[in-house]
Amino acid sequence: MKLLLLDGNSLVNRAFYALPNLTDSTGRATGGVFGFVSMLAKLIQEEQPTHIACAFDVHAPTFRHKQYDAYKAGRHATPEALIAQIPLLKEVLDAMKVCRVELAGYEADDILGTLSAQAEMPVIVVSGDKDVLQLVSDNVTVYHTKRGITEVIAYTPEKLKEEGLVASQVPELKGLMGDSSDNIKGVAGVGEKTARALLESYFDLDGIYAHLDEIKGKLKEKLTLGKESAYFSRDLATICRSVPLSIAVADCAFNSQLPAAAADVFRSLDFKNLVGRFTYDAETEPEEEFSAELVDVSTMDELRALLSTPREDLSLAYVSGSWHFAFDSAREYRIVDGDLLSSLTPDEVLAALSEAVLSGKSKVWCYDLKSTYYLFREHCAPFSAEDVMLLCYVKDAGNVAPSSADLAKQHEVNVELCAAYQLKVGKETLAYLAKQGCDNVYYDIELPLVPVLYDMEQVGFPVDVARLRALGEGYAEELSELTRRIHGYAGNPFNINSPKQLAEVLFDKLGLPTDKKRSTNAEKLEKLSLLHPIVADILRYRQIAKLNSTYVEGMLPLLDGANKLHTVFKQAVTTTGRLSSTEPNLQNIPVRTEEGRAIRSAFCASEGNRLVVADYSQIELRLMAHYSDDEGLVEAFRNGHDIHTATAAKIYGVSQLEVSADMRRSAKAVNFGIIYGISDYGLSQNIGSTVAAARDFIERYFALHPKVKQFMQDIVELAKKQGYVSTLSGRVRRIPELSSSIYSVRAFGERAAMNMPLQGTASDIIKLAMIRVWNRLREEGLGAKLILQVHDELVVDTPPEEVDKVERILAEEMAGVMKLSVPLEASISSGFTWLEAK
DNA sequence: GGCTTCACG
DNA sequence: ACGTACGTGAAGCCG
Repeated sequence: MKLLLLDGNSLVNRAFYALPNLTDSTGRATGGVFGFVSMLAKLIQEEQPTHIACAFDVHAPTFRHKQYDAYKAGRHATPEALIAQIPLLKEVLDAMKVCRVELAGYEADDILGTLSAQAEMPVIVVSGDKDVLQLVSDNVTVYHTKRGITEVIAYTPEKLKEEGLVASQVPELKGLMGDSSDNIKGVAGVGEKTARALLESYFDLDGIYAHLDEIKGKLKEKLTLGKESAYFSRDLATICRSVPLSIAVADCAFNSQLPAAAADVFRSLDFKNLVGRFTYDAETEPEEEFSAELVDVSTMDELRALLSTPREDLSLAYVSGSWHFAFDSAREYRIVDGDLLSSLTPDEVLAALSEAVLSGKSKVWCYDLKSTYYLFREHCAPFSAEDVMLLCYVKDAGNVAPSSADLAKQHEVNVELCAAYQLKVGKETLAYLAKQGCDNVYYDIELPLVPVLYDMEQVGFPVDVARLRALGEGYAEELSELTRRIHGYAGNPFNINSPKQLAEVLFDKLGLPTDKKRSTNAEKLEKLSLLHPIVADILRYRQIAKLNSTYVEGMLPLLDGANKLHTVFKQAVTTTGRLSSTEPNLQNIPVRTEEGRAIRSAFCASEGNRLVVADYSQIELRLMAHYSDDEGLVEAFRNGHDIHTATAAKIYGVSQLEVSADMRRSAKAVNFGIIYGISDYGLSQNIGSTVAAARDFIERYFALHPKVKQFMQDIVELAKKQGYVSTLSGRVRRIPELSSSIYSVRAFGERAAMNMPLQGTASDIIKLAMIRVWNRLREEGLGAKLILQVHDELVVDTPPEEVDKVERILAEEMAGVMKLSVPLEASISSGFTWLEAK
């Protein structure tokens, strides 16, 4: 027999601060509950209690002394994300059939004190609060949670003795030293050291005040003055051990076989790992594991027979050299590659599979359809299929596995069953999206984009290799000269590419000023450039080294036989809906500096062609105008004004003609800030002003654009209410950070909430435009090929005679994608190289 | 593999 | 008093 007593409020509080960012898939904060239940799982396993009770505070100030209000006021406000977890925890405890005890007017401590006094069996009290140490006795051990929550220190009378106390002295100690976190005053001027010394000599308050004449000087004065407070504080810290409870220890009996419903509650909170740490009533399954029959296919006849039978669904996956397929989630077929017993050759398998896929008899399911096109490359052209990766991405952009094998691993499903599993997940997710009303993002945007991206990747971006090599040779020469000079200044050779070695040279050897972080980034180096000639050379070295390593040396090995680069567009990576580009990244080719732009002269149209480049002008600010309906912003766009100049004119109260370059630059920074979810600090960093000046600037902007301010407040409020934000086409991004108790994390969530509708809608728009442009180019039988997207820009490799037509198509389709309250405009240009066409 | 730096929208 | 602009990928260093 053993009784486990838990202080619900104290423990959930500890757990919450140990895991402040944990949420379930709906964005609900769950760290407090998770920490609590993991700790409980450990205790149940290690201590095997026969009885458990968990006590909660129910404050009722009228029951207490009138100073209670003051006492309560001194506590820190409890974060909402924590408060919301208390009812959640109670739900979990009920599901586990753990006895909950609460009584108005009494704290959890008092309830634990009463039950531990009544118990006629060994008792363990668990709390994060040191007050309960007064309950320690031969029968009662107190577990005090250490950092985190699952680790505890066990206090027995002996352990307490080591700390120089007996249990009854715990409230006496508090009476003397007070407790600022509980707003208990104690005796003014008496701290822990003095208090312990006094208790050592006189045992308790009565003893101290009976021998006050033995105490001299200042301390005697303090004790005399603080006598009333000392006794009051002691009483406040003394746990009541005779609460009139309606239940007895016997009512707290605990069955370690949990009801099966508890597992469902754990799953509903995404506590997957906790499910397996308990045992459940025999009649129900502990965990609904995914399982399916696995069948190896080893002859072509077998394979053909399977594939020729009419089926509704055909789920396909390729895992480490083997093809897997399934017609339903109960059975998985595997074609083992390189199996000596198998007579199958990869080409025959691909031919059979591609025939089945192209027949159109079954709905085909893939995970990453574009990659599947590559697997079939020579065997079949892009085909229609569902893409489970994209379904997952539309459901939750933050949580997408890179492959069906990873999808299976993530859910602790045998990788050999991934085709059957991806079919199950695909069907469920599609149903979920339909129910949520965002299946259009999948059907109208992401899925039709797949063949477009595949085609763009395959066509590739032509490169003038001679030009690129020539640039590289120039860089190499300049780098060796810069290296020679920099080493000369330093007095010895060192690795300039090593920030650590560079910091040693700059700050130790040459004694240049720096701060604790010793950062050597360009922004910091700029500030040092007047102090030593080495700095300018380092800045130049960095710039040229970057151009050379990333854009010359990095690109050359990726060129194909026709001197083209084939990027890979990642469609399920970003949280906002943007694409990303890898191997190589063609979305960050230099443009901002003169030197960098030179790289663009090596990115050219194919032989005889022109590059036609179209980019959306100020698409995100236009979306802000649309979302907020702010008159000033809407008017500026409708009248075709330069938005940064218009903003500057307003903020500075001058006409647009009087706006200087500096004024425009500041206004531009503010406009960017608006898109990013502005902060005074961020703006000050960007324009190099004080935080106060930036704040002033923002205030002036908001005074002129009150509806923009309103929109930003509204979107954050809505996001907090829903746990997510969405774009105009319904794409969703969950932002669990919004319910974080940590200011900086929450503030980040708020900025992300302000940015996502703008950046996300802009990416929806250009994706729709890509689909339309790509289709138009085909329908009109043009030789022009879409080859690149850079977030708000499209690049088309175009035969010279088609340039006019392609320009018209781009302008029409890009502007016509969506009807907003302001026009969507794309500016178009063309040239032989990407540099000329900008 | 994490960190720093720097290229883009 | 907090510690920040939003979204990415690649190269290089270092433990």
